[in-house]
Amino acid sequence: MDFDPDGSIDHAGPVPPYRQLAGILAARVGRGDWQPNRAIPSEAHLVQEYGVARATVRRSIAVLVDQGVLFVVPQRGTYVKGPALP
Amino acid sequence: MDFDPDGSIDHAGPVPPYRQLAGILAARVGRGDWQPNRAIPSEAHLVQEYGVARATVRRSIAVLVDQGVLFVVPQRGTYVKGPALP
DNA sequence: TGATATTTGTACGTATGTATT
DNA sequence: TAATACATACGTACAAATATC
Repeated sequence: MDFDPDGSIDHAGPVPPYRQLAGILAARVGRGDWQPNRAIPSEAHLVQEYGVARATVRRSIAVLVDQGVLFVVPQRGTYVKGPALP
Repeated sequence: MDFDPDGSIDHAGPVPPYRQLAGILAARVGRGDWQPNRAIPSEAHLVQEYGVARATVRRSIAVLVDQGVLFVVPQRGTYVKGPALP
C-alpha cells in the first residue's frame, strides 16, 4: 500500500482511518517533512490536522512505532527514528 | 510481576487496570482455567466480570497476544495458544 | 519557589460495521 | 432472521512528567 503524503482521511472507504493515517505519516517521513530524531507534530495537532479522534492518531503512531519508523518519549513527544546516535 | 488468578481490578493502585487484567488472565491460563486452543470468555463477558471498559479488556488481550499467550480469531473469539495442531 | 501549559498515558462510555453462528 | 463476537471510531476525562514562565 502506498499513500499520498498530502492525502486526507476518507471515512467512507474500506481502509480504516488509522491505517490511512499511518500510511500518510510514513509517506511524510519518507519525503522528509520531519527529520530523524526530531519530533513530529503532537497528537493534539494531528487530531486537528486530520480530523480524527486522538485514539485513532495514537493507533496510527503505534503502527509506525511497531514498524520502526517512529519512537515515543513519554511526556515529550513522538520522534522520527534515525540511525543510532554515536 | 505475579498476579492472583482470583484477583480483581484495583482502580486506585499504581498498576493500570489493563496490566492487572493481563496478569490475571495470564495467571488463569497458567492455572488451566481455559485449555489450549479453546476460547476464553468473550470481551463483553470480561467487561462484566471485571468491571472495566471494553477498550481495557482489548488492551489486556493485546498484551497477551503479543506475549504469545492468546490469539484472536476475528468474529470468532479469543483463544489460548497451545502447541501446533498436527 | 510556584504556577501554568504542553504532551503522552490511561480509562471510560457509546456507536456502528462485519463476519460468523 | 436474529444473536454473538470482534474491529473500528468517536468524544471525554483525568493523571503524570516535562518545559516554561
